[in-house]
Amino acid sequence: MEHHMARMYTIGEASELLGMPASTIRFYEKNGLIPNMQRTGSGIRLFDDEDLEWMRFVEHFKASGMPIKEIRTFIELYQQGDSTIEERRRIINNRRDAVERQIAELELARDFIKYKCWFYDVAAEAGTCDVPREMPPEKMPEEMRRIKERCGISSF
Amino acid sequence: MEHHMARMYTIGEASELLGMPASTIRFYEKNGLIPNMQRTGSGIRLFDDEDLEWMRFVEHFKASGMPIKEIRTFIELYQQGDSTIEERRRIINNRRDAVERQIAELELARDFIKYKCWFYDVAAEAGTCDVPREMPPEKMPEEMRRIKERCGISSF
DNA sequence: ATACGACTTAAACCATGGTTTAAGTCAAGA
DNA sequence: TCTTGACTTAAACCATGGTTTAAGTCGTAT
Repeated sequence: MEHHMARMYTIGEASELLGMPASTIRFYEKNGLIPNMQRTGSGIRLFDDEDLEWMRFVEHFKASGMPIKEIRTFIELYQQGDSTIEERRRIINNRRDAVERQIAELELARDFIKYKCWFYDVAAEAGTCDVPREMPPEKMPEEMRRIKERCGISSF
Repeated sequence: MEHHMARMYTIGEASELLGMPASTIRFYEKNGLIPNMQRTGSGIRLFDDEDLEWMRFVEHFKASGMPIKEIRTFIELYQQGDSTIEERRRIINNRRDAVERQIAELELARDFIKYKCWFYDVAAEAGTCDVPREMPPEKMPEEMRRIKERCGISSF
């Protein structure tokens, strides 16, 4: 059975593996997003596989729109152990709600944009915006009628 | 038949009607998001209903994550008339793709967060994170197993 | 007449999330 | 030994999207 030596990585290697500039990694560490970072005697950061896993984990939080301060708070609570479970749970539940609001808002915006896509497809075909602009609802595709109604799209 | 006088609004009234600080409205105008703004002789902005409609329209673009510069570009093209239809169509199609990527990314993040919600529900119940952390996949809810697999969630 | 509140401007300020720069240290190879 | 490249730091810089401030102008009500 092969024994994987616990390799350590410099910031350049970590940057490569994570697909993220080294400056960003330094910025994250400075802001408390990478706890317990090891260093060589001369001060060079050493990342192990666990650090890389940790950073991928942080990336998930970032993808959810969580601000850096809140991620740091969460990490600090995590380091304090099981006594902070309830507080971490609140943070995560709030984040879930925030993400769901964001998604709902983006879905509305997507519909608006889809209407505009249709509008410009028709306009490009006709050579003028007057054609889609003045099209009576009953000649529009069902979906566009629905969106126009819901988003209160005016004549622009 | 009642004849609606074409009322004009001050920035304070527009702010109230749009639910947006007056400073933001000034900022938008300065950045070319509100074309052809009327003024009184003494320089006070006058908004008509069409301006308000226009601003609601701009809000839809903003909700889609479109940067202010790109909205301004779009508006400038709009003002040039039908000769810019193709260019506007490209902008809108790019925006649709961008919004769809954003939604997909957020949906992934939402799944990660949902997993964490479940994790902390179990941890809170048990009083320790060890319970969800060491739970074998076959004891997890089907959805959580799937998410953990897909998001490559480690032991944190 | 004058005080008040709402408006005007340019410019400074702020928060977020990084990126870039300048100056220096270190280890390894020629 | 000397050069080279990768690393270090603090601090400055940048972009985005506004908000706040300071100083001043209007129109109206008392």
